[in-house]
Parts: sequence; C-alpha cells; structure tokens
Amino acid sequence: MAGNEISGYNFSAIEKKWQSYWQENQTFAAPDGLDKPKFYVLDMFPYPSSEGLHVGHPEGYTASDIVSRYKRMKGFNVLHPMGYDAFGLPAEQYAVQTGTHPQVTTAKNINNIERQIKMFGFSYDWSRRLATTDIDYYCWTQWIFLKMFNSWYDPIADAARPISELIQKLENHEYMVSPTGEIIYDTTHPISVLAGEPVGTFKYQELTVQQQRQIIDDHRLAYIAEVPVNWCPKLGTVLANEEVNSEGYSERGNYPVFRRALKQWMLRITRYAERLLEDLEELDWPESIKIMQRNWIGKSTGAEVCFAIEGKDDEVIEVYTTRPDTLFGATYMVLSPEHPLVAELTTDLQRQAVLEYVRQAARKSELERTADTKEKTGVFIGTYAINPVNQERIPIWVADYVLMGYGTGAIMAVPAHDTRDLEFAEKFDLPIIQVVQPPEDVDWHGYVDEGIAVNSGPYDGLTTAEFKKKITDWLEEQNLGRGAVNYKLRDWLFSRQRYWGEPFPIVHCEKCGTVSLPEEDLPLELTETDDFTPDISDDPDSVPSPPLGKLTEWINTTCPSCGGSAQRELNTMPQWAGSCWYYLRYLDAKNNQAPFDKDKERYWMPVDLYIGGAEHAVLHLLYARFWHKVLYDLGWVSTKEPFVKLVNQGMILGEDNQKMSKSRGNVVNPDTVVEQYGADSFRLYEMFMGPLQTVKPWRMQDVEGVYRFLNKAWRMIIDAGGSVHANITDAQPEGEALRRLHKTIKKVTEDIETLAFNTAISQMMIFVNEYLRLEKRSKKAMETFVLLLSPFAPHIAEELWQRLGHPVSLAYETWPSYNPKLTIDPEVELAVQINGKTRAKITVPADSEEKTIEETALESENVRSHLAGKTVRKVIVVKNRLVNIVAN
RNA sequence: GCCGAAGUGGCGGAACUGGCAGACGCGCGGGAUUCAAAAUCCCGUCCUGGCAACAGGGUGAGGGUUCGAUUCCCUCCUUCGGCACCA
Repeated sequence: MAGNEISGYNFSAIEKKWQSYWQENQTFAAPDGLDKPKFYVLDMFPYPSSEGLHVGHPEGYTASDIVSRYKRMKGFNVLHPMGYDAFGLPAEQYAVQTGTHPQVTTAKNINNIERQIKMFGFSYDWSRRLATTDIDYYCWTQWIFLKMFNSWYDPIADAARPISELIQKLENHEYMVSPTGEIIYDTTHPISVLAGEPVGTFKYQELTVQQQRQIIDDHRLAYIAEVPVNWCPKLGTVLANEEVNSEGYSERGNYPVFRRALKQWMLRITRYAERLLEDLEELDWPESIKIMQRNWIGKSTGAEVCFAIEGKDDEVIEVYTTRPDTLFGATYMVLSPEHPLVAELTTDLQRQAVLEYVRQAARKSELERTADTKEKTGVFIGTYAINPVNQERIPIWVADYVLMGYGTGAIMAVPAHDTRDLEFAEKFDLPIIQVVQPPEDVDWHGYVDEGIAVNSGPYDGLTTAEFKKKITDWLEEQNLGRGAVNYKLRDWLFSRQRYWGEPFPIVHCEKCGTVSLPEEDLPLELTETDDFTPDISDDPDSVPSPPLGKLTEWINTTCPSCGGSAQRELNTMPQWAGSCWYYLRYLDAKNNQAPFDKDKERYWMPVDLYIGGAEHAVLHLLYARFWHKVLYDLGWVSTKEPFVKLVNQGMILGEDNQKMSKSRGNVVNPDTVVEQYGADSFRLYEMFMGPLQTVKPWRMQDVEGVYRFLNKAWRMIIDAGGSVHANITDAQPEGEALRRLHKTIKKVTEDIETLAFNTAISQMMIFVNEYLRLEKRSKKAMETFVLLLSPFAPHIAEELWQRLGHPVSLAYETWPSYNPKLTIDPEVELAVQINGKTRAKITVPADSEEKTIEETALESENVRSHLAGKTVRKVIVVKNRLVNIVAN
C-alpha cells in the first residue's frame, strides 16, 4: 500500500517537497490591506497537550484550509492564522508532579503539535503565529484587563465607558449617591424606595475617601467581590461554574469541589446580557448553539413584588416572580439560606433550628445541594408575611431550593402552579390554592402553563397574559412592585490561585486600595520560580494560598499611585482569558505599541468563518463576544460581533463508535495515518467520512478508498514511466467528457461554498473513474481537475500541476468556472410510474414538451400491459424527472 | 424533567424546492492479469421469490396530507449532545 514505487504516486516525497516550497516562497503570507476583498478564516486554536493532536483537530483545520485555498483562487486576500492556547492546568499539574517548569513543558508540547499541524500542509500564514503564554501576547491580555478595570458600564449610554467619566460626573453632581451606596443617575426624580419613604441623597464630595473608592470600585467592569465560589482544595484553586461538572467534581482531575465565600476577581459580563442575547440574531451560527447561548443567558420577564412582614414596619421581603398572575395562590414564602433577612426575621423559638439549617446549607457541596433534588428541605423561621393582594398571613420559610444568586434570593411560593413549590408544600403540609384554570381534562395540581385566572378576586376570568399586565400595573401604582427582567447569567469569576496564568497588573496598597499598574509598566511578567505548588489539602475549610504568594521579592513593590509600599495581586487569570481576543492579535501579531493596529482591524475584521468544536458553544464563544463588545464600546474594534459565521465540526469517534479515549484504547494517532497514506489521503478521508458537522466513526479501512482515488488521479495524468501520460492531448474536451468536466466544476464549487466536502469528493471520484476509461484525455480537462482537487489534496495537486508544465504554485491560479449549459445532458431518462410505482423507463431529449413525454410514456410496452383494462384518469409530467399515470 | 440534533443496505454515507431511494467509498462474492502475491482492471452486491423478464416488500414504529413522502403534519420509540431546583 505504501507509495514507494519510483514512478508512482510517492506521497512522502511529494508532501515534503511542497511543504518546503510553500515555506521558502512564503506562499500563504497574507499582506495587510491589499486592494482585494479580504476573507478571514479562523480555526479554534488548540491547547498544546502532551498527547498532541487527535484526529478531531485536523478535521476542522482541513475544512477551513479547503475554504482558505478556494477563496485565494477566487481572488480573496485570505487571512488564515494558527496559534496556541497555552496557559492552563495540565502543564501546571505536570509541573507540580515532576518539578518541570510549565514553560518547558509548554514549549515542548507546542513544538510537537506544530510539527503535526505542519505535516498536513495547511496554508497558514505562520508569520502570525502566537501563543497565549508569550510575553508579548499576554502583555496585551493584561492591557485589556486594565481597560476593563478602568471602565464601568454606563447604563445611559448602554456601553462601557472609562471610569474617569463616572468620577467626573459624580464630582460635577450630575450623578448622586444613595445612602445604600447606589448611584442615582436621574437626579431630577427623587428615588423611590419600594413600600418605603423616599430618602436623601449624597454628593460625591460628601463621602469619605474610602466610600468614594468603594463606589468607584463597585462599578468597574473588573472588580473584586466576596462571592460563593467553587473551592477545590485538591487543586488549591477556585473554579468557574463551568469547570465543575454536574456531580460536583472538577472537570480537570475530577476532585471534589466545595462552596465557599471568597474574595475573587469578577468580570461584569452580566451588564452585557441583553446585548449578548440580542446580537445573536444577526449571526450566521448553528441554531442549536444560539439556543444554548440564549438558555445560558436565561432571560425571563416578570415582576418584583414587596411582601410586608407581620410586626415589622421597616422591612419588606422583595421577591421576583415570572408569574405575578399567581399572587393569589401564594401560600408561603421562602428565603434562601444566604438571604440577609433570615437572621433578623427568625423568632427566638425557631432560632436554633434555622441557624443549624443555614449552617448545614452553607457547608453543603455543590454535589449534595443538587443531588437530593427529590427531597426538599427547609425550616419555618417563625415569622409571617402579608400577601399584598389579599392581606393573607403566610409563613416564611428558609429552604435551600431557593438560590441567593438569582432574582432577589426570595420567592413567593405558589404550590398549585409550581412543581418545586408543590413538592415542598406536600412535604410540609402547606396549603395549596388553585388560581389558574387549565384546559379541560388537565389537573390543576402542579399545572404550570398559562390558563384562566380563578380564586383571584377581581381578576377572575382573565387570561394569564392579561392578568400579568394588570397586576403589574397595579403593583406599580401601589408602590408595591414593578415589572422586572432577570438573567441566569452570572458575573464571570476571573481569578485562579495558580502559577501558570497571566498575572493581574494590580497592586494592593494600604493607602490607595486596589491600584492598577500604568499601561507603560506592562507586561507584568510571570516571575521565575521552581515552586509551583499551591497549598493542596483535603480540608474544604483550608484557605487558598496562591503559589505567587511565596515569592516575597516579587510580591513587595511600590504603589504606582502614592509610591508607598504595596503588594502585588497574587491570583492569576483563568485559561479562558487568552482565548478571548487571539483572533484580534493575529491581525497584527508583532505590534509592540498596541494589541493591534486599528486600520488593520478595520481591514480584516470580522472573522468570516470560524470553525471549531461544539464544546465551546457557550463558554469561549460567550466570553470572547463579551470582550469584543467591551473593546467595541471603548473604540478598539469596529464590529459589534467578532464571528460572523460559525461552524461546529462533528466529533470523530473511534472504530468502536465510542468517544476516543486513552482508557478505551481506541485513539487514532494522525502521525501513523499520515505515515501510511500521506497527508493528502488523511485530509481527503476526514472530509469524505460524512458531513463536516455530524458525529462519525473513524474506519481505518476506509482510508484505503481515498488513497486509491489519489492513485487513480495520479495514473490518469502520469504514466508508469513517470512522464505525463501519452493519452493527454491538447485537444479540447468534447461531448460527454466535456459535460462531465463542467458538472464537476459546478458540483465542487457549490459544495465548497456550502461546506459539503464529502459530496465534492464523490464528484471528483466520478470524474476520475470516467476519464480513466477515455482513450484520449484533454490536457485542459486534466489541469482543471487538478485545480479543483488542490484545496482538498494540495500536495499531489501542486506536483501534478508542475508536471503538466507550470513552474509556479497553483495557489493563486484562478478557480475554474463552468458553463451552465454544459452541465445538462441532451437526453434524459425518465421513470414512468403507474399509480406511483415505476413500471418503465423512457429516454427523451432534455426539456421535451410535456405532451411529447406523455405520448412516449404511454407507448412504452410495459406501460401498456399494466394499463390493460384500466382507464387513465390523469397524467402528471414532471419535466426531466418522471411521468406518473393515474389509472384504475 | 427541559431544550436541541439525529435514526436510510453488512459499514461510512447520497438524494435539488415533495418527483426513479441507496450516488460515491468500504466490505463482500465472482472473474481477468500473475509462477505466486501485492497493485491494477472487469462484473455483481437493499431484502424476498425467480435462470431471467419481472413481481412483492423496503428510509426507527404507527397514522395523516398528496397523483407521488427519506423529505411536510400528528403520536410514539431509540440514540447522541446540552442544561438541570433560575421562581
């Protein structure tokens, strides 16, 4: 099987030859700002793991490479770059275990993976290569972080703005400050406090320096907050929700994760929830990915409602509900265990039980808290609330099925029409009152859909939608509530207690608080150490101690603001940071004055085609969109969205139809395949397996098929002696052969446009099978075929192109065009059906008149015998397709 | 539980906008070439019956719309992916 024959298709020699040709001639370097239309084709860059590439990587890379090569031949200036997402836990875990510096491991892994990527002959512009761990890359990651730290979200402009503008507006008294520390943007109206007295406001200057700083820090897009986080003592770090699986274990390493309140860096992505949701509309992305993002953002509309507390005039409980129309059915309330009013509202009699419950809830791991989904728990706190719509006295409970992080952390429970409340009410014997009438034959117990209001006083008979509107208006009039929107999306937990990540360009100063480094001081280099080990423990109560904390010399520095002594921030950024903007750095990878040049950004952006795995459906793609929007608001990028079109390649399974994994022993190593069959066969096979977007199993046997095809293509042009085949003549192709050529150009062109590479390859196979049988082959047809093949199997195509007499690479040859007339056969075979069953075939000239077709069909012998004794009722003729005779 | 995608020969898959189901490839069977093999070439290959012409069945299951359904509609089953107490 190996191509060792001297005169035959010797893929290893050919592939080596052309890869060095491309490199020496810089064939795929993309000049900036050419006077050509641009096309930006982006791959999701890989994490350089020690295992190297698996066969899933080159699937997407081959698809994007085909498009890149095709677009170049179509006259586009194509940007097609590659790089490495190189920060991250695995290299660091390895460092902790072996003492090898992550830098060393990472460099080694990048070398290996780059060797692999290069062996496929992808047409990357390697001069733009980057790794997120490069100092001149993360310098600008830090720079973008500073932009976020020094920005706030202006609700009036509905955009991020420099924080200096906020300070200025506060100083000028355009904005005031409420006693609770909130900013009052509209100073012409006194603030209204729900069910309370309007209260006084402060001028910024009336606040202490500490208070001023607090206000400002609370509005930065990057801020520090004490939040319940996922603490993983075994990794010695906190993890984002997304890095914890549903069983409550870390995705990396599968260690238990505990909930703890810790001070962490956060990014205010929630302010962008609405824009991230809205702007999805205009994107050419798979609908399933858009839906996943929508669900992740989780917008809901409803109302916030105030419930008075019996015996307490100075407090109310605010709840959020999407069903204000069920207010009359609220029979109890629930506060989440973390709710600030729990302590205050608990009666002495219940205090011990409640405190115990709250303490337990706080200690519960994510696992325990979600595992017992069936058994609801909770404790009555001893106090009652008053239902504002009917003055009913309803008990207040504390229960961990209500989450502090969503809505107001408190709910009104409507057991009749909410599954969770129903479960809880049944367990604790709380009253269940129907307030929605479902359609006939549907039980109202636990009916959660819309219906007609009942037991709702004056509102009886209203539909859910009408009721919602009326009651929300009423609540607003009474100052008891208002319409409200909520999102499931949470702010992004942005710090890790690890060594191998971007250091925060931040110092903590006793006098000045949290202070950012000036931009000129960037990069803040990750300092050298040989002690990467965070304090790892089995104790969920252990205190995080980042490895950077051991580097006393590095930690102690001077405050850029006051010059006094200060300490550096000890956390580092999460792996996602680097991948949030790499597509922008490619535009200008060597710039050391700015992250990228604005003119280059305007020329190249947006990304026209982004190909990668669906596993990044929400996280990477949402985070990157968020950063992009921040940069857009601050005037650094010119488009609202980074990625116009997104395609997810489907996973490649092992031969056993299972996910490839080391433990199953079904992993296919691309190196072996390339060695056996060559890169061109590898590329071709990955594209021929099936549609790019679907999941499909690897079958080593099938690689043989495309390999044979390339051999046939070779033999079609090159004879046994190694010269161009004597059958190839300068004559123009004619007849059937000419039509086959034009059909092939059409099919391959259209299929590349729609990323249907598998059927494009089928068509080329048909072409080769047919032309191999011809006595004489037109050179023009051979050249055209080689050009069509070249995006798929570029090495063999270049070699054949050269042997056909062209000294220069075909990479910038004009893509073949076809004559539509030559894609149609002069005669067509039609099926003749009787009552929908095919009974005969007839051959007629293309585009024959319906009448002629009908006549020819009825003359056919088999048709006549089937029609014997029947009456023809109707004849349907579909031109160039079939005839259907209806008879009985 | 909710959301999404998909079910077609022995296998991967193809089928425009409702118009001949199974293109192309793998595998398998038969033959040619060869001392022999590899490679290559030719013929066959959805299932059942038949030497054949041909007939019947057939795109997860059941129903519907239609002259005609892999394609559109309803119900159900299975597999995969995502989310999971979000009020």
